[in-house]
Amino acid sequence: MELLQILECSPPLVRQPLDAAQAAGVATVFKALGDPVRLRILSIVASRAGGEVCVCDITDAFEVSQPTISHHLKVLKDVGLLVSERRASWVYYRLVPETLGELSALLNVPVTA
Amino acid sequence: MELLQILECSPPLVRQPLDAAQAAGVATVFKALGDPVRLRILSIVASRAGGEVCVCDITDAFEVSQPTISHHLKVLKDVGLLVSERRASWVYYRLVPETLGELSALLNVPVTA
DNA sequence: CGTTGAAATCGACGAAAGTTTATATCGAAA
DNA sequence: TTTCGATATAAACTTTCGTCGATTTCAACG
Repeated sequence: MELLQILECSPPLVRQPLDAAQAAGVATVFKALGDPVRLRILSIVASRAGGEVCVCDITDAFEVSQPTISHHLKVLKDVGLLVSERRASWVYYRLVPETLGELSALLNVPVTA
Repeated sequence: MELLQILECSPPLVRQPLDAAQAAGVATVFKALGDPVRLRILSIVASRAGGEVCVCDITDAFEVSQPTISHHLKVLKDVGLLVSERRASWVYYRLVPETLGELSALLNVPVTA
């Protein structure tokens, strides 16, 4: 199942109710955002100027173990929020802005008319 | 801790990394969105024309038990996404658009410059 | 009053999630 | 090929979460 496609097909919450299938897909993505460590990782990657962050830099920014960081990165990658690329011994992660944008659109509330 | 205030003080993810306290607060709200039943409940309330939905109508829309729906409503209420009001024997829930809007802003990605 | 219906709370149980330690993989370098 | 540093995977443990049945609260009504 392609989560980004599910997001693209899901109308804003204020427009019409989600069906069960849409809700299941969208919930998977929000669940990935429902952890403080993952949120911080995502914000580090998303706000990085160059667009790329080395795993080693992320690991250094937290007090949890390296496997824990690796696990959280996998979760964020599995839901389509991040992608990774290996170069030499290092792995770099960068944001998938489309996924984040779809999420934002899903939650968007029109200005009070 | 007032979650809406935390949301108001948290910059968009693409702007700057969240600190630990902000991440903890924001994660609580996203965690509430990370369940299919809660997402559907929220979308039902958010998209309702009159702005209000009776608990009885929500319960009828799902196949889970009444206590389960009540539990999910409490979660959504605790994070500031919904508010409730009792009238006679019935309880009505409605959306807090500010909270949803802050979440949307948090995830917003500027158009690719 | 006592009853009835709607909604919330409680207690318990199984499943899922976050973390750690230990181990494996992978690429570079000696 | 052996070693070393970086990252991922595996196994195990603990806590959290979603769900249910049973009970309670609350308001309206006989």
